[in-house]
Amino acid sequence: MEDQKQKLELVKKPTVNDIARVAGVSLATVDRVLNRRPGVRAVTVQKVQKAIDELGYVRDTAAANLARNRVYNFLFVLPDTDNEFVEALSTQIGEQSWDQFIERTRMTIKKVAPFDPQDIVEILDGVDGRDVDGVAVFGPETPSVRDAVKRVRDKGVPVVALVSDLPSSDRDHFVGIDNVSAGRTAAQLMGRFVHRPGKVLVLTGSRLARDHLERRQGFDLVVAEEFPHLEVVASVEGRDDPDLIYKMMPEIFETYPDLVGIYSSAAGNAGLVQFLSESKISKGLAIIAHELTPLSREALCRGTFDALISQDSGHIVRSAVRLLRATSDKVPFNRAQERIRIDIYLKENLPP
Amino acid sequence: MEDQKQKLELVKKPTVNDIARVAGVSLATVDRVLNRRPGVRAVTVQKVQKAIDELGYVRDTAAANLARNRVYNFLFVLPDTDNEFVEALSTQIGEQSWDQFIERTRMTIKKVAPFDPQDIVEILDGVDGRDVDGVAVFGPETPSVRDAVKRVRDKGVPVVALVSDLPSSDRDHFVGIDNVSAGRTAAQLMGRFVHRPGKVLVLTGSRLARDHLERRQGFDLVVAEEFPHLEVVASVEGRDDPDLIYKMMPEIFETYPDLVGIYSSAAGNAGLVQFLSESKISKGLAIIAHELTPLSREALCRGTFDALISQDSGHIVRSAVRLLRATSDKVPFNRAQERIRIDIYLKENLPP
DNA sequence: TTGAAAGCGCTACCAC
DNA sequence: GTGGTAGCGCTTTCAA
Repeated sequence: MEDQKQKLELVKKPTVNDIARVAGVSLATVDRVLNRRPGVRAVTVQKVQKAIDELGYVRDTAAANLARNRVYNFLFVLPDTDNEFVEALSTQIGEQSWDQFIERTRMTIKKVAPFDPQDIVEILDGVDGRDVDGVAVFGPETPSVRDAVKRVRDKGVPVVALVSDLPSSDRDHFVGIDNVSAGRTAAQLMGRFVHRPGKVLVLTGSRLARDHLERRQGFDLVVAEEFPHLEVVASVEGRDDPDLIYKMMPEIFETYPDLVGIYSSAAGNAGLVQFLSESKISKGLAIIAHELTPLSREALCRGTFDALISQDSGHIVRSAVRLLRATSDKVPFNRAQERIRIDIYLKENLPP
Repeated sequence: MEDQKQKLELVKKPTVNDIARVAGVSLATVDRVLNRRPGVRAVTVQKVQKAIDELGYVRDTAAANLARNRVYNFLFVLPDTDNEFVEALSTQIGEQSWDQFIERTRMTIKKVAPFDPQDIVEILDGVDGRDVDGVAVFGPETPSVRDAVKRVRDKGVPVVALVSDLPSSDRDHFVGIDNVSAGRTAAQLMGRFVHRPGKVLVLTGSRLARDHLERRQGFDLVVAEEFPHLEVVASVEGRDDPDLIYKMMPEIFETYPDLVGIYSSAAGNAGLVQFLSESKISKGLAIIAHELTPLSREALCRGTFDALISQDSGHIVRSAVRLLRATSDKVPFNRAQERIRIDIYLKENLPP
């Protein structure tokens, strides 16, 4: 930090030429040391390294990429569902592909059967380190997926986990929100929005999905801690399937006539919205769902949903790309910029 | 869009050499046309332009910047207050300066007397187009400021308005949130959080600050529309001054004994927090304030504040820089990425 | 009005 | 092991 400050005063940054001059070697040798290539005597490496440190050299990535004509090829592995959030991710990848193309990076999407670890494993094992420079995976944290991710990384290909973390796999980075906190946030809103005592339902997706589990966990914690007037009943697993959810709703309301709130912590909101718009049950029921999508936005504006917990899909994609590039180039990245926020949306603060 | 899609299939992007070859001219001429420099016959321009269009050429900014050894010098004009949000902006500028330095951009801060248009005008009029490539201004929208901004732009120097918009000045961009929506958001939260009927106070900063006015406006609108149990009383102007605010509070509570909520729409929260922690009045009082800072964060965690409306200072600085660079280079930018969100923070979704 | 050539910071290939 | 040199895409003298 001190060194950096100092450097800012400098008129010019040192270049490879400066290093060569100071170390008394050729450009080629400097380059070899810089890129940790073999074929340089230890003493020479020392000399060069000394010059690098003294000068406070920082590689000009743009120039390097230009010289080597570098192109980054990144693979996005996404579940093949018509879930609106996954679609938003795909759309973002599509929309950003031109901007990224200009910045020397190509993005490819591969869709895999949802909730099917085997399919992901196959894709992952098919990754060729020669034509893929990084992989972003959105999938369940099963032992087989975990091992497949490890295998990809062993090939030297960086991997980031998207939306749902895969910590046990040693992925290079996680790009998404802290889902326990997201659940806690939903609970706080629920507790504040609902005045009368009653039961609250958590609609979840799959037991395999780490993100869903974490949300439920955070939700329960805060309701228990802060809102004694609410009681969270057993989760209902909707498998992110609108039809299934739609069909399950009547029975749920029969079982819990005193329902005062629903936390839809996964996808498949279309089923919920449809049911609510048909039956007039929703009166006085607080509903908090996840992800800003055209459907949920509409529901929020109509007052069917009361709040949305969301994560910015555009930011997620940009962040995944930046992290993959930084990892691939072994350069540092800006933590604060890569942090995905837990967005809260009310109808008042929707983006235009 | 169609063209771009097509381009993505291509193996390589066309370069200046391709244009030169296709147009049958030299590199130098291509460059002259590309950069709209004089000294090229109209017919030649046509030829080159045709080749550019045909090939779908897009300039490689990195290579261009390398060749011309471009450095961007940006000036940030900020009010000289100890207001925590302004400090956050300064801190961000400091923290990002190394990253930006690496990317060929230097940031300078100039502090001006707060709420004093004349001081800003002087700084702005002192801007020399030869050593400043862009200006980011956080200031009041007065006629003199507006005219000074116009003068800067007339010199060919891009200007972005920071946090508080200066639409009448024709600034190139506004980097900040929609403050009417921010006020609406605060009102929605207030209405949902407060159950019993009563009065709500809006603590504002200055009548000159466009952002404060807009927030108040949005707040009033939503309370009137949706929450008949609340009554917004006349604004109190705290001039972003903690001491002043602290001193005013007792009288306010005397005047409105049935206060149920406070919307602190400007700065100076320290005074409010101090008063509340000393008197035990705050019980059952909903308080919504602006900007996530160490102080407000602490107040939120302790339960003194109930929610925060915020804008990400890191994002604001990065966005200002990107917009200034894009404007300066006359290249397009990504709207979605530059949109500053209206963040809502509860104690549950605070960043680590 | 136009073009040839050098050079930005870095990499890579081919000699020695 | 090491160095010379061409070249990435673009800009910028300097001559013609």
